[in-house]
Amino acid sequence: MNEPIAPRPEHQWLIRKLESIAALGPEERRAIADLPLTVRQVVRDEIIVREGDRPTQCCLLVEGMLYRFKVLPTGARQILSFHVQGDLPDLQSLHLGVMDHSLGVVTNSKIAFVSHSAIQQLIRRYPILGNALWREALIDGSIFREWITGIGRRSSYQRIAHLMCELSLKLQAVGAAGPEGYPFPINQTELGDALGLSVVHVNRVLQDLRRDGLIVLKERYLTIPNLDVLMETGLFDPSYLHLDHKGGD
Amino acid sequence: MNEPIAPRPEHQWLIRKLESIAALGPEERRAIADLPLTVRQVVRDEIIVREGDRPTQCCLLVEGMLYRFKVLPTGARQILSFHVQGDLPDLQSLHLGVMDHSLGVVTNSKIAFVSHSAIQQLIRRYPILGNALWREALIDGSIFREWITGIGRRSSYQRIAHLMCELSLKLQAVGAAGPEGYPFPINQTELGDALGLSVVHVNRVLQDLRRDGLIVLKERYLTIPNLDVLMETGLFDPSYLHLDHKGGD
DNA sequence: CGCATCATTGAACAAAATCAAGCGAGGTGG
DNA sequence: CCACCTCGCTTGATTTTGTTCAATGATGCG
Repeated sequence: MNEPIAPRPEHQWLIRKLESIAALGPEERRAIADLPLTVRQVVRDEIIVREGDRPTQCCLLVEGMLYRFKVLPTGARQILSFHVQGDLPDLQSLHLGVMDHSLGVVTNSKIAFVSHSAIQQLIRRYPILGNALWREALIDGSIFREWITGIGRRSSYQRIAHLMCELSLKLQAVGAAGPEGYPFPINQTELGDALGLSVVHVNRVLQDLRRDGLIVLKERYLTIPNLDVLMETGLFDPSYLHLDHKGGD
Repeated sequence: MNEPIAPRPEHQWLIRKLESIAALGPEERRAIADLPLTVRQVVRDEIIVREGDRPTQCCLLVEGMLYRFKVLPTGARQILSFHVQGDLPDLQSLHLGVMDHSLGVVTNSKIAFVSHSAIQQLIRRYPILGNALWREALIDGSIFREWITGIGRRSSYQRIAHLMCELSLKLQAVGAAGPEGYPFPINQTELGDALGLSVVHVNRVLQDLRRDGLIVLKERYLTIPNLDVLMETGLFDPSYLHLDHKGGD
């Protein structure tokens, strides 16, 4: 706890993430940097945690993209969320022993595991971090609410625009992208399963978005000529991401 | 903390609720019973907390039914959840200062307010209760995931059946109803706004469910002739409610 | 009674799913 | 090196699901 050693990139993303939603002091940053992590590489379509599992550790995404999903008895898949650098996609396993959904890989990724006990200890010693993690879990819930609203009441055109805005803001929050665009590894089948649409329909709506000049999607990279316009199109209001902790949110 | 005085009904519901998701000792029950509550009556269509508000207290539902919702710029309303006795529908306000949605009243209800500071104190003194509340918030999130799945991938017929099963199980979990049915104050417009359907369509699907003998819905009371069959119909799997804490969930 | 809310119905229409097929880039094995 | 295969993307035709519009009942209440 003396001279500040630069944290490894794995820890750095977690620090950035928590700083995007709560105010941390040097002590807290230090504590995160000391967190024991086990880094692992995962590949596209791999399933990291399955519905029914009882994890003893949480997963921190360091690089790439993950998604959470459920599969209905009919075989239909519903994607529940996409995750980027700094996210803790199965933080809920800390208090919900049994997984009610699965965690999969969109694109080859680097992840790091933290044991539940290490997190519990962190929370006990640093209440500020405990609160930050509470907050993180609650924002997760807030995003789900927004998705319900999207699937329930937004048009397919708005839905796709909205998702693209969400990912842009999440990446910007941790400094992993600017407003002009970002790598977009999600394929059309996954987009459909996330937004409650068929692949065919996703394909057509994407063409409409391109035709209208709202997006350029080429070679797994999404360029957004004008984010404000895209946000308006998707009826996107960033409040639900609760990034504004300076205002005491 | 000596002779056990019977808690008032307001507290009793909260105790039952938390016992349905976590194991409490006599100390914890006592602590809840001592929680300072302000009881209030609210009427149908009243809005208790609005999007943008910064609550300093949480709401505990004692009797009746509440719902959470968002309104899009287009005017469309999306209902995000329904709440019954013992629920804390705005628990998230504890760590998310600004409300990202509103809280309304389905039917004349009795609610009780607990100040954030009282809850914070409770959490500090009784870590078991802190964990139980964490868990409660995470189950809230789990239910949202299930709703996403429903709106995204279930048919309208399945969706309505699923919602009816969910409410049945939630009521059964706190001992407020049996499997044979329960008061159902939700109107068809609200059902539509919750499930991403139009009123007209809800009406027709309800008729189908009745015709098929799956439900009897009359005079704001829902009778379920066979809950197992209804659950199968709605592709309902109760795991997502995480009621099974005996198994260490 | 008159009014409001909620439930219901019919008809026309729109959104999106489904079915079926083809296309193109990249990877693999012979 | 090329045939072949797979995966993801694209297109057209058709059908289904659900919406919209418009109107009519039913019920309860001051």
